[in-house]
Amino acid sequence: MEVEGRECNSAIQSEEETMELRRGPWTVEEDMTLMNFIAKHGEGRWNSLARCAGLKRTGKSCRLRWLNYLRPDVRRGNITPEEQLLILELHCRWGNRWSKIAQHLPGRTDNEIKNYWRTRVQKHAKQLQCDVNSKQFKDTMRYLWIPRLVERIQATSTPTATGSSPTTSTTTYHHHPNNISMSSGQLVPPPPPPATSIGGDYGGVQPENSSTGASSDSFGTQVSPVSDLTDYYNYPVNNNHNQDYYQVNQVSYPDSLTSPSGYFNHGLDFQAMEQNNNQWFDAGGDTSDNLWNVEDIWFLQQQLNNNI
DNA sequence: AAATTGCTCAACCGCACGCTA
DNA sequence: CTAGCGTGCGGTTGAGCAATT
Repeated sequence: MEVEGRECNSAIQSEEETMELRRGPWTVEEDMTLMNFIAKHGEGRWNSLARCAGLKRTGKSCRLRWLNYLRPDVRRGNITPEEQLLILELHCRWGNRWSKIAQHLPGRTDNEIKNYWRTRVQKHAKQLQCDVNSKQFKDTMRYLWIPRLVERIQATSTPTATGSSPTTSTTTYHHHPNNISMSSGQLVPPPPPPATSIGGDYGGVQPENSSTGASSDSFGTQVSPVSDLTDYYNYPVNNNHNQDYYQVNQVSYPDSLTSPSGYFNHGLDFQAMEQNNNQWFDAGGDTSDNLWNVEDIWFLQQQLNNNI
């Protein structure tokens, strides 16, 4: 990537070197400045980019803002069951390699995945009274949550939706401030922010499927409640069921892995957990309209097996 | 209605690595 | 060889909001 006019003149540089750097939330003006500059000159060389754009920010901060928020292909909205499945599976393989995991979730940032993991998955590990990196928890994911996710995905997939793939599915990209029109190379500022947006800035992105009861933040980032991990506590703890499931669906996991039998003998009260997490159980029928079909899942599985 | 608690996520920080002069 | 710089990554923090008391 090339940044035109990479270096500013020395007068401007020396002036900006004395400027105090801004920190904290980005303003609309800063976002527009950064987006317009990148639209004209491209991204990269973030330190000089920050200087030349006149931003009182570090290059790091500019890069982060662009990659995690302003980039046009940043995907916002539901963490779909498919994405949750991918996150679980890839984390089983790679651990906290968030950027590597994010590479397999188009439009998702490592930061978003990391936050998802910390806020959702780790919380349930805590509820299970085990470490998130423990074999117990990992096996619970493999044998309970992942199968359940796949089952849900299959149950909600539409038979007519053939031929799509994770990268070509009818994924919806929720709008955010960078979803702007370009005319003659100039970026047009986004619509005025809703009054309820965070910090007085913009960001009040409305989820497209807000009628599903999914929880969402003011930026529109959501986790499909029906497919969140807590839901799996509702799943009958039945080893045979899970084993049968794997046989039927030919999902292969190492034979050496033990069954989940005995994993729930630590005083875990599923009913209590349901009550504690009924924000997810209450959401009944959300089956995001962008689910992959069964073939997609198999394509996904094969991709994982082939590429990893 | 007010106070408290918990949750989410954007942003920051420190470190490591690669490249170049 | 090495110092300096740019970049990327994973961990952490704290503001804002929602839910609960």
